[in-house]
Amino acid sequence: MSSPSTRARGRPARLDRPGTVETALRLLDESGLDALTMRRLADALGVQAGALYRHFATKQELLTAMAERMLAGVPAAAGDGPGEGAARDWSEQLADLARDLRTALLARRDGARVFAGTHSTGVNTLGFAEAVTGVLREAGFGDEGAARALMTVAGFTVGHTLEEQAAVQPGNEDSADPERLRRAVASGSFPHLTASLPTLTSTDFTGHFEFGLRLLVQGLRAVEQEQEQP
Amino acid sequence: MSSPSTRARGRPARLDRPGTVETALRLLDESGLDALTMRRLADALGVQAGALYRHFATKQELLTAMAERMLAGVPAAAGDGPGEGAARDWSEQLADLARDLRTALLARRDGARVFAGTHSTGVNTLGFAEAVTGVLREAGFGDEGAARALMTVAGFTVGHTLEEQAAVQPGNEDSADPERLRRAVASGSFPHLTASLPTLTSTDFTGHFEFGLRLLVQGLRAVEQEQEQP
DNA sequence: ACCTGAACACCGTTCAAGT
DNA sequence: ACCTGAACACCGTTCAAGT
Repeated sequence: MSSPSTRARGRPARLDRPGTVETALRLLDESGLDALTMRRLADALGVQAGALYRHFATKQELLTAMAERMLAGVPAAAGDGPGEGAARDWSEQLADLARDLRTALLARRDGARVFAGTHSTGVNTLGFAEAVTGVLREAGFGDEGAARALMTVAGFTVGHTLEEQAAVQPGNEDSADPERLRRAVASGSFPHLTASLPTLTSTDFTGHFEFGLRLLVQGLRAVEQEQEQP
Repeated sequence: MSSPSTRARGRPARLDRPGTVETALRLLDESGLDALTMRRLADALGVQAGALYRHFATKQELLTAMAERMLAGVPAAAGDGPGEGAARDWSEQLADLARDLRTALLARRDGARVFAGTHSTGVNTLGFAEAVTGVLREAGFGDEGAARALMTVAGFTVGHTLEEQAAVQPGNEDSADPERLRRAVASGSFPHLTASLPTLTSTDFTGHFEFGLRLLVQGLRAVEQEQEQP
């Protein structure tokens, strides 16, 4: 019973999952998602590309682990309780959770694209979902309403951040390009779009996000009574 | 002045943009986005891959043209007026526009993924945006509120349909996989998620979509007075 | 047990040359 | 003017062989 640890006697492994994910996230920040290839990651780790497949079955599995890692600390920040004052309103807690998710995705280059392309079932991701449904169920929403509200809020937040990062990054093959939009709107007959164009091309993404968030929270307030459990 | 048309005397071109986009959309339906390569598309058109670059500068430009084509008819369907009865409420018109967008994206395999990865400024896409902002501005919303509501509704609809198509397609490398989610939730301590799990793993996507849409519409109704122009 | 070396079956894109 | 042929510089993934 000399506790032979999880690694048998022999050369220590040069690769492990946490270290590989950390290096992958660093490469993501440096060069973006399109430049994150298994070969380049292997290079950065001083290893051959094939060696990565001993730790991740596919590139998709690596991306899922990266998405999960990006959410570290998000659920904890929201569960920090009411502090010294009174317990916060459910709508403020919900809005803060959405803000924390957006912040976590914005913290890494192409963070929303990585997250949107995966479906992590790790503790960070499930912890976030647990926190959101918890706030809503404890506020009186039913199981179904809480689940659907989670999906709506998460979908909105990821969708918004996807657009935000696409617009902000200058070299992202896509590029929202406000100039092209302006020319296209001017070249056709779109009176309503013309009037709203300054807002549509504005870079006040926090303002846009808060507007959508308020819509969702106010919408939830409006259906609160129907959702309440007697 | 014998109107020499846009094509000079010579062999007729074998490729043109509309035909190429149509074939690309057929391939998309048959094999999905991951299998839609420039080489396979060229094969289907009986041409070498390099020939495609005389009509589309990049694959991204082709995908943008495909996204634009997918929205054909969507703005027209919404602008069909009140018919014989009274004019419909702005909220019903807005909800119908969002439903039409979802339907158009669902009509093609990976439609939401194609649409989310592009930023078309063609008449179909701008026509849809014009219809949404038009409904809102004529209902009394300001230019800024109408623009932000458009972004929120479009972002929600695309985000929802992205998840819906990822869950529905069985061979899509990603796969939402309800079984894996069930196991992960059961293996940790997530009481609220456990309660909401039946809804989270349900395939009533229309129900989920209508819930989110109602939230947004009710939210807009709640902020209607602040947004109204005096 | 873990990694190397090398291959397999592809990609998007470019460009001289043909017609 | 439009397309072919062929190349360039890559991909993700697999797997026998080494240590």
